[in-house]
Amino acid sequence: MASARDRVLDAYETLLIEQGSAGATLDAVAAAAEVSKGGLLYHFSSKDALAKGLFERLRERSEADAGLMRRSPEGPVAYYLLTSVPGNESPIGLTRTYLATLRIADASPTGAAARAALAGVDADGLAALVEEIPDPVLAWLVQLVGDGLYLRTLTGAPLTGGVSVDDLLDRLRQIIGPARSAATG
Amino acid sequence: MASARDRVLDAYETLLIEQGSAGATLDAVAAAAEVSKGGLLYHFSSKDALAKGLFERLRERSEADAGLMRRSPEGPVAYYLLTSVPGNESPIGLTRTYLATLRIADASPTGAAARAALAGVDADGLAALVEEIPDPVLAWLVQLVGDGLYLRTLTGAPLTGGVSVDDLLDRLRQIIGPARSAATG
DNA sequence: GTCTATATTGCGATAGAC
DNA sequence: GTCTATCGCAATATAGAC
Repeated sequence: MASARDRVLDAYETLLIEQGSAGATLDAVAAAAEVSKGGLLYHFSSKDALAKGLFERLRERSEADAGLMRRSPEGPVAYYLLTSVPGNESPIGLTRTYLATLRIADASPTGAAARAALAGVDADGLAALVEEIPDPVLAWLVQLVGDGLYLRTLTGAPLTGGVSVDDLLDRLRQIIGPARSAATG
Repeated sequence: MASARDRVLDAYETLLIEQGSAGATLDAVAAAAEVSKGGLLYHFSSKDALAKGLFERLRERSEADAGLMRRSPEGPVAYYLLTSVPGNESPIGLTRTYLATLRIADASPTGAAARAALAGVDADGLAALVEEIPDPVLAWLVQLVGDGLYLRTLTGAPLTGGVSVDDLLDRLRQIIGPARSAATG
């Protein structure tokens, strides 16, 4: 069994994703992690400390995921887009941690820390994409497409009307291909 | 001054966007709308009814915004992308209503209604984009780029490293241009 | 149509046993 | 390191005056 600390963060993520900030109470997190509220508060001394634990995990996973992108046999672009598709998450759980953090990215001081951590994920991802697509406009375009797919994990909107993610990936490859050669050679 | 009902929905949106579902309490909404809690509960008999009022407004604004897209002199694509940029919102407030609804799109029954309303916005937007870009893959790609920009309104991540939205729009026009002619003949 | 007052529940956090 | 018990406060919602 995972450490109590990790189980607490897992439960916190799940509740944030499934029920939003209103549902992620200390009671609910403790119950889902199968520890008592006192046990939870031993590891994270306040709700704010719990949120900061989530941001730290997000930074760690972002760094690790950027490494996976770079070492991925299909390349950073395909890795980024495929792991952005609802249901096709990053193997180390970055997607879940990202979506959970999004839920508490509000205008409060803690929310500002959340947004800073999310901005770090964006920067890590773009840096890895730029290694495959030197053209900064195209790299950003690819990232935005992936982020649009991310958003659909939240809205649950169907992947639209007869067009598959593979079609999308093929088209993006056509767009990137010539531009890449132009930029690199 | 706007009607009490509209002021309540405006306040609810603002609180959801700025403080998330935990901050959008009936007390806080009533205070921000400058009505008493009793006055609020006259117009919306419960918190759930308030949420449903938001979803109804989202559907209305989505329909109206799709009309603006179609009549926009610069075309649906430019309209969609420009109003997706953080700070450059839809003139009828669709962006705000969309982001507020996103905050309560959780796994609850109410959240399911939220996601259904959001999926409707996606469908309306795509339908308007397809009128300018008949190729469904390209139309979806443009929408996803816009959605990625939307997401940045939530994360507050900087519009990245030296690349402007105008650069992005120009590049998208290059990509769409030939494909559009090819598709339309 | 809008208000005050209040019942009731659930929250975050503390104290202290084991 | 994990638990139970409890305090103080804020939440939703109701009742009823104006």
